[in-house]
Amino acid sequence: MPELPDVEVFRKYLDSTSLHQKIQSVQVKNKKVLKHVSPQKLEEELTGRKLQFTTRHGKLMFSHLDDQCWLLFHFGMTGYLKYFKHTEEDSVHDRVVLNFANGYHLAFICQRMLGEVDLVKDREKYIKERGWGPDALEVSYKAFVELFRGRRGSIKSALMNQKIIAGIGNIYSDEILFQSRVYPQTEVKQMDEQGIKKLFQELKKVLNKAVEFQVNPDKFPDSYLLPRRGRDGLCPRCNNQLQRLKITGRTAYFCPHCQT
DNA sequence: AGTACCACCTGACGGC
DNA sequence: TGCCGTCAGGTGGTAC
Repeated sequence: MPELPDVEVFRKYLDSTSLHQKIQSVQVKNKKVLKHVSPQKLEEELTGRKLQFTTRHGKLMFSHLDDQCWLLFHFGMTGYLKYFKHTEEDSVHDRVVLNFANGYHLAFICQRMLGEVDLVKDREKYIKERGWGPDALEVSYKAFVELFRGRRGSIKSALMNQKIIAGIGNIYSDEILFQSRVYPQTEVKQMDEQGIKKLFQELKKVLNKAVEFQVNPDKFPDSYLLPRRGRDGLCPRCNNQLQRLKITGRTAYFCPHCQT
């Protein structure tokens, strides 16, 4: 379930469980999640080392080993982390497992294997080479305005485009657009200054709240679209039936009455 | 610059 | 019960 808020929760989870512990061994259970590093190389680089701290950029997570090396996690559609003691707590979908000297394990679990584990030398350079825009929770209002200036296409596509702004996916773009009362297929160039400002404010609010609630939909306010997203969902504001629309290959849910 | 379409993958669900 | 199409919170390549 990984968009920015999910990854931020994973980051805190890793930091609260797995830092400063000696990695005794590494098991690569399925090497399909290693796109640019061999299992041997990964094991070699990690064994005997410790994770020092963790940062996030959009949906990418970097755990610091030393000045020359970061462990990268990208969670795809179905990835998450699990820290556990007993092997029977592990998931059948574990793909990479770090075994710590204290007897605990940290597993990268990823059912569909669209996620990725990698080693990165230079974090900033990596983000730049991948072409990712600024992190959605870091970007200033001024920079945000510039990101969208002169763009064509729909506002939802732009929000989901990691090369423009990093961290927002299908679910949270729907929520941000709902809170901003913007119809998802609105052309970027049709948005006026007020509209962009509202979008910026709601974007920050929605992402921060989601992190605060640990992405648990049960804790989200009643005014949120997210828990009602899906078949037969009703708008939390006007109680009309939500509608769906395909935008850049993804299903957008929205309220035709509230979002214009 | 955008978008449509396919590919990478697994699994759940509904219809027949 | 089984088979089949469709869908799922991501991203990259390629062709228009």
